[in-house]
Amino acid sequence: MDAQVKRGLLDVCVLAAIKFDDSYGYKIIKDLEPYMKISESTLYPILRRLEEQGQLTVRSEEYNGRLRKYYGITATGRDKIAQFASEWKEIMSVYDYVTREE
Amino acid sequence: MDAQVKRGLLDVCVLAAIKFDDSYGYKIIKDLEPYMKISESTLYPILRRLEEQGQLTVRSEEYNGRLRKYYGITATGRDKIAQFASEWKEIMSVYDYVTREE
DNA sequence: GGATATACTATACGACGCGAGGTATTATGT
DNA sequence: ACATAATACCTCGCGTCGTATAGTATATCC
Repeated sequence: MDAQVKRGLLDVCVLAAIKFDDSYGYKIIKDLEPYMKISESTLYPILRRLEEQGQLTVRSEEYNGRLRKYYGITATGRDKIAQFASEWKEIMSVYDYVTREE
Repeated sequence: MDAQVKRGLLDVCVLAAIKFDDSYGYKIIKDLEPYMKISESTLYPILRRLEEQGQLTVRSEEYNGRLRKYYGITATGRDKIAQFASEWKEIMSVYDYVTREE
């Protein structure tokens, strides 16, 4: 996928990955793989930013002797998803414009 | 529209604005307005970049005593549009993933 | 004659993706 | 037993790019 387009979808994809169940970095990367390849150095800064913005919450939990950070979506995060969905009409109209045949 | 999403659509919108007829900066901004508001300070650097990348060509022409730069799409530019169109399925699958109901 | 539209340019800032590199434990294969 | 891969997190630095701000200059409208 085009790098710039991808950029526009990254945040909302991460939110979508935790919208039903809390999840953690490594799992998010694997879950998103079919839709969008995202590297660790891309994801972790995004998670931190989304937390700062109040779109998700973090809790640390030990799993099998290893530390895991579980991320859960907040109401603000859900709003972002809803906002993205409501913007879709605009995005579609751009698509139609770009692919139009005179 | 979300700033990041917009970012992903900017290049291809500009190409789309000149895909049938050559155009110039000011007109491109007005033509794109219904789909996407783009400022001068955003557009002109994009035009220069797209030229460097061989996606469009420029010629200067005098119009009414004022200099105008007309931009025309190249085969490479058309390829970019085609590429965007062919990526659309992936983008749609992201949309479906983000808006899915369990 | 003053405001608005037209038309292009340069500078500087900040946001952000991501490659490269680091640490550490557990599971798997031979 | 030992190497390799998988799991799980983190940081630093680079380059790209949108955009606010400001500047230049002519034409048109009231």
